[in-house]
Amino acid sequence: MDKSGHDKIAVAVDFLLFTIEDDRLKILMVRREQEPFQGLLALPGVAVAQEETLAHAARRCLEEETGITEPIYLEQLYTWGDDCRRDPRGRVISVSYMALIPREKLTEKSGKRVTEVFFAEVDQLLAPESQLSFDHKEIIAYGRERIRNKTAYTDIAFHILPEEFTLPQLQKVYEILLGKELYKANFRKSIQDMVADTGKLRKEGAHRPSKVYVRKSSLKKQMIEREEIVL
Amino acid sequence: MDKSGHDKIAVAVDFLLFTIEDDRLKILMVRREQEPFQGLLALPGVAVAQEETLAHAARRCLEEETGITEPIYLEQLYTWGDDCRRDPRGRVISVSYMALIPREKLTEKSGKRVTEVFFAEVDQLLAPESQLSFDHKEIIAYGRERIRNKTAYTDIAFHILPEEFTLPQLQKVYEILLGKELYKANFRKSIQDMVADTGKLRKEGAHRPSKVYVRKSSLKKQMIEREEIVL
DNA sequence: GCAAAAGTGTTCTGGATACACCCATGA
DNA sequence: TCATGGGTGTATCCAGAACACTTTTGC
Repeated sequence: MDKSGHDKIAVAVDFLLFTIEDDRLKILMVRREQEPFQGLLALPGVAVAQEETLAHAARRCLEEETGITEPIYLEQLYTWGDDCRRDPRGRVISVSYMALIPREKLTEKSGKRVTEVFFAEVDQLLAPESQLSFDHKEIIAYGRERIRNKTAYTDIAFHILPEEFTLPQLQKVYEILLGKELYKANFRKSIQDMVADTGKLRKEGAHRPSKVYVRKSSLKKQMIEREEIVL
Repeated sequence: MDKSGHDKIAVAVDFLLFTIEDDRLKILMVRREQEPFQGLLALPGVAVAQEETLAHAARRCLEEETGITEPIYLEQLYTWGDDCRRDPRGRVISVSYMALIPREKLTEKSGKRVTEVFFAEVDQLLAPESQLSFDHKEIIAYGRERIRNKTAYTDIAFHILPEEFTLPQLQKVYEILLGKELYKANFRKSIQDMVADTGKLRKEGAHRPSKVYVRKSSLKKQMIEREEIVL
């Protein structure tokens, strides 16, 4: 203990960056280059610096790994510190943050990092036979659960799509996030207040073209969880 | 930074112990004896020790302040660390935990603590003119919001009542937690699957006695938030 | 014309809301 | 017998589920 009466503990931020690719829910992972868990997959993370807010640490982690600097939807998930042995090097508690981005936002990696970083399929990571570092499997499962819950109440699904999208696209996103199929007519009624027709059309194959929509900004759905848009 | 590559930061747990007394939502508060914020009200809290889980620190805080040792419903709320200046003595991040207990559980304070600790009315604490320590006002507001949300989805309201209760009592609890009045007939329908009639009656005044109920254990409502029952 | 997927209107239904009423007690 | 609060049934309304159908394209 120091004079302030506190033990000092290492604080880390783990980042869950979700996206959809090939109609699958994916999450950004890194391959660990050092012990412990060398060679295994892990969530990207950084140590929180002395003079840095938690959200800023999360933001910095995102930039280091992906080069993304623009504003992004960011939400604190949970703080994990129950297993004092999670990091053999010493006591670490980790605050997990979650974000959703459209796959296109991450093209060429302009991150400073040399480490291997890529999107991995969430279902595969959560399979019983997969082995991840630390308690990251549990954290990912918790993040996916949060997404499922919030997709039903809020508009988080839109964060995973580009500005313009079609309703079949939007429905697919909802289905992937919720993990179940939806009825087209009912789905459209449920989201009709959240979208605005742009008048454009988009041709996709040997069938009727779909209308192109944008998200209406006038949503007042109240969030259950605290959330932050880091600018 | 030490050799593990982490800055060390002081980690604290703040405890939000809610109860209902005199038909008001109250929360356990302490009066600070030292700077900063000497003399002002604050949430009870402890520093997290090196070899201690977060939930254990919360549990220890509860015991030190109230003497309560039995299992209790405990839920992690949020981790606050955005304002690096919240504690002038240095960087502190605080993990907040929330619990609900029946007022009767806390009779004579058998806690080790000499400090003044008591239940304060939440509405008063949140009033614009009230001044609290650190960012505790925001934390309390967040905790109350969480209670409001979870009361609608889950069975947390029951944690605030003793084993046996009447339906008018239960309804009052819901009304206080939700912050609005409910229609008797509809309320009863909404909770009928969660309670079981004991056959007992309870006389309360110059009117028909009310039936005494207990909570049915067979609830399978899924929780949205992570929660823990600490044993 | 036909397959394929986009797009839309109508019915059904279960849960929440609103309303109306009866019951048991003390004074 | 009356005031008070406990207790219960029925009608109404609305959102979501289910169903049925039309439209537009490429081949």
